[in-house]
Amino acid sequence: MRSYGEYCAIARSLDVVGDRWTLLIVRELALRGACRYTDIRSGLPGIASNLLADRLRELERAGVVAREDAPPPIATTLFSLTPRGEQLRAVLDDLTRWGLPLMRQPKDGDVVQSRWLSSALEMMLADGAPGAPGAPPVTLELRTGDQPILIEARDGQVHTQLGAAGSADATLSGAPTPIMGLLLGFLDLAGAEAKGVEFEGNPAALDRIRSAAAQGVPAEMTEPAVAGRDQPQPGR
Amino acid sequence: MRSYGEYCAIARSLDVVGDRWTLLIVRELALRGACRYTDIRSGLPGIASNLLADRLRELERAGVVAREDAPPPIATTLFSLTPRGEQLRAVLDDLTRWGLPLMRQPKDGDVVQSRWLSSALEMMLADGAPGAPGAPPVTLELRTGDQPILIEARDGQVHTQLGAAGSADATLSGAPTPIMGLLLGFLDLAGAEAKGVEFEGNPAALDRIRSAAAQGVPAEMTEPAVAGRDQPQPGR
DNA sequence: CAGCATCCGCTTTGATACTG
DNA sequence: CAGTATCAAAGCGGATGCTG
Repeated sequence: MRSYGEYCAIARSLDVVGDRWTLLIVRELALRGACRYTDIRSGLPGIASNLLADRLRELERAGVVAREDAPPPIATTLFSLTPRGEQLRAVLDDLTRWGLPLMRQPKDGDVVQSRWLSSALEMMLADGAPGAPGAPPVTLELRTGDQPILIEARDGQVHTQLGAAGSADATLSGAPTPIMGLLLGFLDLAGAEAKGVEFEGNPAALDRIRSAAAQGVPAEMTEPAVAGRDQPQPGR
Repeated sequence: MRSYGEYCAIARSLDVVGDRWTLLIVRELALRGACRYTDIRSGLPGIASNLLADRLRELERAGVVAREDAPPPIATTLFSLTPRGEQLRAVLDDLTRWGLPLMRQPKDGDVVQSRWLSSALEMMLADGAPGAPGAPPVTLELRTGDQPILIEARDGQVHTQLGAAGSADATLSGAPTPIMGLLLGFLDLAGAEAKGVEFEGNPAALDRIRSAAAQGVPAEMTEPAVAGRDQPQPGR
């Protein structure tokens, strides 16, 4: 990217990470940890291969990304975030929070990867208190996206991870938008079911998780701010 | 900008504010409050006029920027951030923090506007405790950039604003880089003076401000992380 | 003057194919 | 697997002109 040519902290940050795709590359490394070129690429549908190579070089030069050859048995290169790159998590977290309301409406053709959803949910739920401190742990499994997501409330904390539970207390299956709408507080269970979501298991488990989520999303985000916000829009 | 086509909070945020210039337009509105097209433009040296018009329209459509005709005596349009736009301050603040270490080296040809420096200093200094709670107020004036900056430590808080003091306890004049280096902790007074900074007034006043700054900038930022970091680099 | 719109040359991106 | 090579299309920067 061409420099903005300003002696300003924001402009200089954007000189480094303001290019198209750059912050999403950092997102992939932040979500996956050290990984291969091909792994990063699979998390960025649509990126041109040469562009990914360019960006990785630029990020390496800027001290954001480190490249190392994996130890002998493996013949591949591993990319990871440097400490300086890790500090960008704060920016990614703010963008996640700001972008949550934008997840209300489905956009036709959008790719869904469960790790993106899991990460956003982790951020929303981390601060919420899911019921009384001594309450028994509950698990909620989401079947949407490319792999299942497991949400667990335990010891006054809620955490989210990829992968199926042996047996969850409750399960939600269906399209990503109504499931996220249900967890983000934009929809109630009846509304989600009307949009094709199937719920099985203990309703109390869902309520525990939803009550934690209610604290993570500001009230203003649950109300429409722009006319026509919930109308589906064509992708691309 | 072309959509990333991902159902991900970060990607959807970047679909709105990830275009070139967009976050800097938000920065200008955040720093200035409601202002005219021409004012925004003067804070974005190098932007093409049609591009600014395009971006403002897109931001308006996205609910980030509001446009209104000023009341009768004035014949102009005022642009401002909506509440949704104000929520981007968190992102701008994190980018400021992340970009502070990038302000160590001067870049030839960079434009300097004092409001950018003032905003970055405000952020760094806001959390620092400048001396004992009951200590008398001190003021430090910076003469650099396009207008003077006044830093005031009072009642255990430090605040920064544009404009000259009637009489400051101390004054720093010179190039922006060594002055910022001095306040950010990359340089001591002797080092700054070696780079042409002139200091007048009470050294204790400078120390009060610097001690507050020391708490705002992580220690790792004051050490070089990349070889050759302090070498000046050509602009553009 | 404020707030754009148009035109044009250049750079960046996207899509696809190919290589060590 | 980790890139390069190629080329058309889109986006950008700079200049200029237009309208109230």
